[in-house]
Parts: sequence; C-alpha cells; structure tokens
Amino acid sequence: MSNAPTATTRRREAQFEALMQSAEKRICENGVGALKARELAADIGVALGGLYNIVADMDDLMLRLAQRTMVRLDAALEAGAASATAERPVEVLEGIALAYYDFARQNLQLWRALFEMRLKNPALPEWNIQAQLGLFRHMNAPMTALMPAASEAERILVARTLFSAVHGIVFVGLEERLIAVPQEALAQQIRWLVRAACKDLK
Amino acid sequence: MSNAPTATTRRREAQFEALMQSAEKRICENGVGALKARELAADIGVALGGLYNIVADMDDLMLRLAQRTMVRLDAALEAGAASATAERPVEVLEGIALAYYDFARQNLQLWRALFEMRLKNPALPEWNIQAQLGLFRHMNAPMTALMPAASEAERILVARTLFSAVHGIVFVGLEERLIAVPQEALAQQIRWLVRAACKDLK
DNA sequence: TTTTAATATTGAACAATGTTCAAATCTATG
DNA sequence: CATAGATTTGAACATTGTTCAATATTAAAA
Repeated sequence: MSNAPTATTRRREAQFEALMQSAEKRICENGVGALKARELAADIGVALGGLYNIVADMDDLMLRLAQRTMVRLDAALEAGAASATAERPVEVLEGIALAYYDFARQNLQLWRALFEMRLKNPALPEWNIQAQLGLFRHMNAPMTALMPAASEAERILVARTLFSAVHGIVFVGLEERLIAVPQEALAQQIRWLVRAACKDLK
Repeated sequence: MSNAPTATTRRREAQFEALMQSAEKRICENGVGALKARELAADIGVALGGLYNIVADMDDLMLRLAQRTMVRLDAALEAGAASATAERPVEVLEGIALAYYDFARQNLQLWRALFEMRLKNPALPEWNIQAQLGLFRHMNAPMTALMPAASEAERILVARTLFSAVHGIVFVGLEERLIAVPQEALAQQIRWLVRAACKDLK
C-alpha cells in the first residue's frame, strides 16, 4: 500500500487550491456574497457541475475558506502574543487584542466572511468548532499569570469575555455602515478596555 | 384639504401591519433566512407581485423590520436605565447593559436579524442609521456623570466602546454554534466588564 | 346613479442562483 | 492497447426575488 499520489489526485489538489484562491480573491473584492458557483467554476476552468467534485457544496466551500482564514488569524494572534514578554501578561493580552484588530482591518472581507456566511445547514463541523476554540489558546498563559488562584473554568470564562468584548469593539468599529471611528482611536480604546479589565482582575 | 384616509390607504396600512407581523413570526420561528416573498404574500392574502405595493423590495422589508425591533430595543434600554438611580451612574450603565442582554435573549431571532440581514444595497437609509445612533442616548447622562471633565467627543467614544464590548459579549455568548455559556454566568460577566471599565474611568 | 379615469392587484414570465445526474470523456491497470 | 472504473461535463431542475402587461377595483365627475 504505497499510496503514491496519482495524477488525478494531484490535479484534484491543484483544483482545490485554485478554487480557494479564486474564492478568496472574490471575497476580498466584493464580500462573501459575491461567491457564485458559475463564476468560480469559470475562474478555475471547470464545468459548473465540476465544482461539486472539489467541494460538497457552497457551505463546504465557505467552511473551508473560514478554516484557512482562521489558520492565518491564529498565526497573527500568536505573533501578537509574542510582541510582549511573558512577565507582563497584561501587555501580552494587549498584543493579542491589537493583533486581532489589525488582522480584521487588513483582511476585512475575509474576516467578515467568518461571521457573515449563512449556511444552509447551521451546524458547524467539528473541525471548524475546534479551530474557533483553538484561537483562545494564546490567552492561556497570560490569563493564568493574571489569575493564579482561579480555577481553569473561571480563567476560560474570563478569557472568553475579554475576547468577546474586544471582538465587539472591532466588529462595531469596522462596521462602515456607521460613522467610522478613526483607526488610532479604536486601537486606543481596545488598549484601554483590556487594561481596565485586567486591572480589575487583581 | 382634510385628507381623510381613503379606503385604499387604510387597507394599505393594514396590509403593511399584517406583513410586518407575518414576517416577524417567520423570523422568530426560523430566522431571517426564512423570509420568502411567496410565503409572505400567501400569509397576508396577496398575490406575489402585490408585495411590491407594500414594500419596495426585500431590503426595504428587512430594514423596516429592523426599525421596529430597534424601537422595542430602545424602550427596553430605557427601562434598563431607569432600574437604577441617576446618582449611581455605574449601576445605570449596568442596567442598560443587562437590558440589552435580556432583550437579545428574549428576542433572539429578531435581534440577530439586525446583524444578519444581507442587503442587496449595503447603504443604510438615513432613518435607520439615526435609529441605531439613537440607542446610545441612554448612556449620555451616566457617562457625563462618570466623566465630568471629558469633552463630549470623548464621552461618546467611550460610550461606544463600552456598548460595543457588551454587544460582543452578548453576541458571542448567544452564538449557539459554540459551547454556550450559562445564562447567569453571562450576566455576571457583563456586570464585571461594565464595572471594571467604569472603575478605570475615574 | 352612472361613467370613467386613475389606481391597485394579479399572476405569468424572467433572471439569477445552487444543485443534480445521465451521458461523454478520460485514466490507470492488466 | 483494451477496457472497467472514475471523472468531467453541461443541460435540466428547483428555488428565489423582481417585473409588468392585463385585469379588476376605486373614487371622482356628470
């Protein structure tokens, strides 16, 4: 059972990658609503029906795109966490929060797609849920440093609260349907909130 | 120019009200994605094309639904603000935040529709933007009490940040696609965040 | 009341979209 | 190189929102 990659499977992988890139390009240009089966098929030189050999359906396509985005987001958060020394956990959390903001800003449409995708079947596959929950991992160390006496459950709860709060500020702040808050002011507000929350933890 | 309401306009108003109620019922039962032109038309006993005499299109329908929801939300926030005396601005803000959470929980699908509606034309009409911004008005008094020395611009910025943070906690917390946080724990977290943020304002 | 011009309503037709599947084509193996 | 199996195709279908010419209704004028 050597399982050497046959020509067909290699092409299939190339098709998948091309599909992802084409989809990402279209999302970046026109938002997640701009994903059209026919256009994507044309982009990658495949018949309409051929899409369904590469992904199960549009839900599947969007979930896989979300997965890719989350992998990149995860790396961005990791870098953000590394921007401060572990001896200063508040600064680490600040770094994570600002990295989140920065990622959202620089990948606005892909980031929005994470929340805007409307799936026919609302139940998320396990691998997607795990990826979402995995994003919290960067907060483990600083949270433990900040709340040494707390139980793990409590730390997770607070981490989630903090992350959600920052997400809310970013989400509303980047909503261009409303009057926009200046970029630097937004970063300032995020820093303030993280610091204020952490101050209170002690 | 007495402008007595003619039979036609009275029926038109009744149709509009029936349409809104039918749409709200369907959203509550199956989410905003469950709004179908044909089903709504059937609900209110009108031909398919007749819908377009009552609302301009589906975007218009959803924006008007959002408007109704925001009016109710506004009342809920007002009541929440009134749950504490003005002498204790932090408690007033807490009351507003908890009222927001409560409204979202009790009107889950209608509240979600505010964010999930995907409009063909993403530009919001002025009356809708004004309604959104108007929701912040309940924070004016307590914010002024908490930041007497700050400029109005600064107060508005902080109010928005606080509101966004609370929104984020509620939004993520009610996302049933992930592991849910127990209701009481969520309320507790909201209270904590509001208090921590306010503590830092002094 | 009757007539009639304006108005409102209808529903068939259209356009855009995701999805399916029988037929055509291609691929890998004996 | 022949052929069984896998892959690809694209026409057909189902579901949507939207339009508009034809029909029916309403309200003003006679």
